[in-house]
Amino acid sequence: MHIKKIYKILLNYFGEQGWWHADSIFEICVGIILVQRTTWRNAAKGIENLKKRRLLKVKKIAEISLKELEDLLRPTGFYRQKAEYLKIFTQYALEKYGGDLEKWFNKSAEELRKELLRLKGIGEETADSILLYAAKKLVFVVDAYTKRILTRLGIIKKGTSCSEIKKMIWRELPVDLKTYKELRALFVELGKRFCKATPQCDGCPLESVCQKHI
DNA sequence: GTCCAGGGCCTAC
DNA sequence: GTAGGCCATGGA
Repeated sequence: MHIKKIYKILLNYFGEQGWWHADSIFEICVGIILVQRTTWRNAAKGIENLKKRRLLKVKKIAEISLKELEDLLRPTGFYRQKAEYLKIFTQYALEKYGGDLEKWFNKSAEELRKELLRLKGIGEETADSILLYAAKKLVFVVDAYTKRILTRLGIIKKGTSCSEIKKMIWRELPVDLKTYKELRALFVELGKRFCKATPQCDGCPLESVCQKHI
């Protein structure tokens, strides 16, 4: 079973996901950081809290007190870390690029990735997510769901590294931004509905091609 | 009450 | 380089 076929099945089943229709690049970055290890529903509460207070700007976040930011992010879980992460991200963007994310992201994917990974709170997945959804770089995002799904489908072995998976996707899928954004979103959707830690295969669109339940 | 969600950091081996 | 503990709210 090829990735291309799986993509078609998922797109047909779930429809287009259209993730990250946000008001700004910065909002996308904030969303990506806030959704770490939680649901979008909870992350969105944090975004809403910031919007209500008109704080969804690089400079604003960089300058408000940590305590205030923590309180606004409480519904997102792990709010102390996330507040610190947003502080670090915004202060870096402000000092080095005057808060202009367009300017910051206008460099090669490799350079930007290295730069993002140096910031506390931005690991591999968050960096790749920012690269794809905010900086519009052609990078596939490998998350826990992607690994679990591909493992259960028998496409990768358990323990395959993120970079190996990315190379595999790169080989098998026609490379365009929209497809990468959609596929990642579709994997998450499939994961939430059917491919949880304990499989819930009843009605899964990939049930007929899934080989094992590891 | 229990389990887990669109990770990452830190520490110990 | 990787396995395990930790972070914390909210929904099922």
